[in-house]
Amino acid sequence: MVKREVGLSRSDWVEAALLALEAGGMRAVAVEPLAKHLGATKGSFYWHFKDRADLIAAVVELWERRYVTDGTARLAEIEDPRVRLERLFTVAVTPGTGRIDVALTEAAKTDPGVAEVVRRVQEARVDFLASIYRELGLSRRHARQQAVLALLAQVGMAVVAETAPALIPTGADLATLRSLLTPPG
Amino acid sequence: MVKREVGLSRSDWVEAALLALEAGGMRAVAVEPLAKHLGATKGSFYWHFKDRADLIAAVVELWERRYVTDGTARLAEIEDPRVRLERLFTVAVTPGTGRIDVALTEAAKTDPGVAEVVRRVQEARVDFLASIYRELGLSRRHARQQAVLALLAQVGMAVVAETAPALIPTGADLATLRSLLTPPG
DNA sequence: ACCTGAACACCGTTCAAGT
DNA sequence: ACCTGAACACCGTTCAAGT
Repeated sequence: MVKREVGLSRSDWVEAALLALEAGGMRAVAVEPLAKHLGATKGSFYWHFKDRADLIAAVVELWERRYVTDGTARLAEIEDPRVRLERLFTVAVTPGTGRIDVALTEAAKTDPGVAEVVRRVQEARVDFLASIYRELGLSRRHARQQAVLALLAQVGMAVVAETAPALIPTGADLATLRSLLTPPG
Repeated sequence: MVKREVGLSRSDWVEAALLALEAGGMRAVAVEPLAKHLGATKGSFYWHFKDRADLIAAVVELWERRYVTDGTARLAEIEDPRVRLERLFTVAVTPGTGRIDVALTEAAKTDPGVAEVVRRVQEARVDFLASIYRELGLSRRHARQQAVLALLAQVGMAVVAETAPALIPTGADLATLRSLLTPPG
């Protein structure tokens, strides 16, 4: 329970919800526990938000802005497409990277708003990957196919890292996996 | 609400729960709605099961036996490893195939019992894939790496099919994806 | 042995009443 | 404008009481 002098803003609730999402998944984004944590009542929550889905929509929006858009912008600054691709793999296999992704994918099944954001992010990732493969000399069509495969592997990696981490390749094996997803040249 | 003459067995509850899981994900495996559907009370449920986690463990076990073990056995009967691999892809891109997989992966995060089954199934799938790649002439090490990539793509496919189905390749594009995961020869 | 019905805890949601 | 407190619904869980 956090002490404070003045009232809570909508943003305070959303930040707390993002922390809860990272730590405990979607089910941790719960009104009563958050209220307790913030030292407020549930009634206060319903002044700032229409309902729990409203909070979830806000937290997903924050996640997209803070983690996806900004993260992609930082990657885009890397000149060499081969280095950019390598960095993407490094990020993808970093433990915990996909935790929010998986939580949101789970929530997307029952929340159309979340589904929309997840879909948009996944398509943006494919576009980003395809542009790298284009720079590496692949045809438009082949670049897109390679990009889809890489996205599928990336999503799979996020999921498998949570359930069977032993399967995620490391060291030399990871290098080989990377080479399977990197065109020769 | 289903009418019946005699009492319900544990198995009746588990079968109903599997249907609910397929239709509505993990959150549909709920005691009160299932009781209502079966025309019983929640108290009756707690005669057959220790708690909801007990039901979930049982439904996961049934899923593993009915869908995974038996499905793999049927695939294993196919002589030509190339055809066997192709059949795996066909199954993987069939809409709905991964719905239970994703639901269980989601549940695995909070239920160690489910996590154990999911881990076991994923490792078995890698072994199965690796044996196919071995038959196709790859080295033990390379076969395993190719198998891991194929599993990641398969898991990714199940997830993406639920959130961004437009990204899942079809027709000629699917054939190309397949070829990316199939060694030449 | 198998089930009912009532009770309680927890969380989402509403709302009249307070400042 | 912003919040409290009490109320209700829904689902998980327990348990004394019924057959």
